[in-house]
Amino acid sequence: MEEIDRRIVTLLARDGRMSFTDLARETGLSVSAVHQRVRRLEKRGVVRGYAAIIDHDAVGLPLTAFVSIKPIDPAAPDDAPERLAHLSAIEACHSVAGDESYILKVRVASPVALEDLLQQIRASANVSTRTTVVLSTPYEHRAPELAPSEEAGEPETRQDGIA
Amino acid sequence: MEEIDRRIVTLLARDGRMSFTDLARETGLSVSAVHQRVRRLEKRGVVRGYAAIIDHDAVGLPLTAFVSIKPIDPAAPDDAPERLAHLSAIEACHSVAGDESYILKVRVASPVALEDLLQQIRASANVSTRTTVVLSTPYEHRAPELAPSEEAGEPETRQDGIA
DNA sequence: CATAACGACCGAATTCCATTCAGCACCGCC
DNA sequence: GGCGGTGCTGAATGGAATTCGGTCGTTATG
Repeated sequence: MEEIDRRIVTLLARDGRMSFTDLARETGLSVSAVHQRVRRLEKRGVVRGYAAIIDHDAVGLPLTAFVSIKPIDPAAPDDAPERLAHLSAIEACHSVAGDESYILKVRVASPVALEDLLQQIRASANVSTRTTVVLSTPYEHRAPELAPSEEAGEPETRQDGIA
Repeated sequence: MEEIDRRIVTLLARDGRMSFTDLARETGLSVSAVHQRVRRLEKRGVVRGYAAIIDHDAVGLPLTAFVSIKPIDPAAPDDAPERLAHLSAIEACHSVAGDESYILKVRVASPVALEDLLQQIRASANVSTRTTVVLSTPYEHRAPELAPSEEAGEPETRQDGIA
């Protein structure tokens, strides 16, 4: 992926509704060329979709928390993500290195709802939980800055010293 | 906020590029009515924006981590979010309850880049860090299910009995 | 009760944008 | 040089976004 595609991705990450006309202006390409590139980025899965960013306070889910989970029976098969997928209060599930096995990001309406959710998590996945409540969120969903790289996942620095 | 608005928000959270025509069909309203509602939701800040969801592996940022930070000098003014805002590798910053004061979500290109970022974080905010590396992400960015409620942050159950 | 004011809706008109298509230029390859 | 592939442009078309005028129902007010 090269420069222009990276630029397109950055712009769309910042404004997912930017028109092809504007993207064309920003990239210096024609409308049909950017259109083609965006479609390709979508097809390749570089752009996985588009979403509205919503204010969770405003929609009745003012309480955010991170829930770290650890299997109670370490020998049992680890299928926690699937077991928890039906809980729509769980916004994200990350498998992590460290003492615990997953970190979940959850959004609920109230402390009581959180308590209830934790019970469901424990029951559904047979895990113990450790919860960190979010007090406020200074920022979130910031778009990354895509620095020069070539294909997928390149080192951004490369020390070579001599040529 | 009532039923139809909640429905609109849910739909847009799932597909930020859904057309007004489709939203109209889904909600049973006319195109101009949904248009009006969406504009109002945007103006009120319920919908804070739109973003493309990108595959970080594909854009050269395959390494995600959670960095918990704790001030080295507890007496110093706590302005870590502003001090860290310039680091574009930081996607989100949450103030949290518990032992540590903030949890950052970061995306970098490589372990070396993570090491470098951690140093910048410590230097910029005068904090100690504890890092949890993400191994994989079963899911992320799931749209919440907006259950009945009226204004912002209502109890999710209400018993009334008679009409 | 009349009526004014407001809010939400609809349908039509207009403008703008997404999408497609036919060409053209630039490779790399045989 | 001919050929196929890739990426671009500009024009054409269809569909969507946005605006506007008008209707209806509700509420406040005299």
